[in-house]
Amino acid sequence: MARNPQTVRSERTREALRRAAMSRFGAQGVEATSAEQIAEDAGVTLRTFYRHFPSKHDLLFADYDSGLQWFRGALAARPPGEPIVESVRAAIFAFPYDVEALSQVASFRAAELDPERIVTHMRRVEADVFDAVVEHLERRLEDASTRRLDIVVTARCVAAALFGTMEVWMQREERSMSDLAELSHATLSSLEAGLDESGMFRHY
Amino acid sequence: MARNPQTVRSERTREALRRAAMSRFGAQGVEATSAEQIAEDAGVTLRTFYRHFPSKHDLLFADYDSGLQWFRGALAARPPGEPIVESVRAAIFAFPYDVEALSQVASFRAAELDPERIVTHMRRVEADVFDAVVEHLERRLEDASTRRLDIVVTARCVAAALFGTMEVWMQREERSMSDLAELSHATLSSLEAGLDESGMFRHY
DNA sequence: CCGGGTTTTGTCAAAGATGACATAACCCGG
DNA sequence: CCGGGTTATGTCATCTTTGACAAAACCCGG
Repeated sequence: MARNPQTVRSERTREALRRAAMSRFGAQGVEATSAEQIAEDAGVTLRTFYRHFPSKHDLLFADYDSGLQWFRGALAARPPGEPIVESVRAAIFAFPYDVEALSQVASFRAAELDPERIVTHMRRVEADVFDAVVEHLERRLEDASTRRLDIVVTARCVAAALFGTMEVWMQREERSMSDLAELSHATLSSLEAGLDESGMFRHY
Repeated sequence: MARNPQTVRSERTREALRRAAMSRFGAQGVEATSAEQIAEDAGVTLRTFYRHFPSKHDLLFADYDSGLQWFRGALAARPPGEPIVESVRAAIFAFPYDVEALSQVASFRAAELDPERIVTHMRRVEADVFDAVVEHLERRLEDASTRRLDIVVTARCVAAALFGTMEVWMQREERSMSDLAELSHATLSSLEAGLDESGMFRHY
């Protein structure tokens, strides 16, 4: 009845697929690479490819997901009783952005992916972020069950502030990390003031 | 150089496809109906089907899109100078919810669609909503270009409040429209108070 | 080392979705 | 009513995804 050993073998083929994909993507481009080629390079069947990745394009978003894990961890590490906006701010600012910036998949995304695919995924990430915040608040608050609405709306507003800021920053000509940090800081401060005064969301 | 006459013919096949699809969906279920069957019933090729609908499942979300159009119109009809939250509240509360509730596609969605598909689409709708609010604010405000960040974050928070409320409401056992209205009203009021005091978003 | 239960892959078949190019249907001024 | 430009479809070929079921690889107690 052994559960979820995630037998090394699986992780190996997974990695093989990743490597094969990146190699092909770099050599001939994403769209010009077929899922079958990737599978063959990795020495497995096409069907196995789809067992490891829901779609060919998902190979280009794995880093977002790991970033999300990171965020959850950073949030959980914040001291109890800290205002939620402050926790989020701290978690976000400690994030190792450089990793993302240097990521090879990032360039593939920007270069070839249909923009719609990217924004769709961004929306999913944003949803995951506010889900993480919701979980965090539910874990921290005593009366969480009776304040579900407050919690959900607050979490969504936090994510809205972060991703809205990012959206605006992305549309700029010049995009420096320090600018993004500054904008985020300002937006979060405004949000904090708003939450304090809204009545509904006080006392976090 | 006639542009986009949307020649009646196109609208006819589109309608034929819609009818054929609904008929099949009702008779044998959504997943058990192939795109080819729909196309044949409508007397067109499979390829033509995909020219009218990006995917088979998109047939089940057309009503959301029309609701969005309605929202845009309702927003645009609000008097100039009205605070944004008030405009949104009025637009939302004037919405003819019954139409949606009685929609045939709504039952198909609930009955057969993979939940993930639904939430993904919900996210898109939410994004469209705050895009609508952004456009509205940009049209109404004099200094819109210099306040892009305020506008985007505000719009996202508005959408966050509405959809967050809906999320919580959906998870309830008993779901009455009057409850939803009451919750939405309360949430929007809190948001309004928050926006007023946030400093960044004052004076809308 | 064996045998059974679990996990991972392979096989087969079919549906979903798209790009490229050819045709047919339509629309309009002349 | 004609001819050319535009729009909507049809054809063909290929790729992407997924369900169902079989075979192989692995893991563990005995």
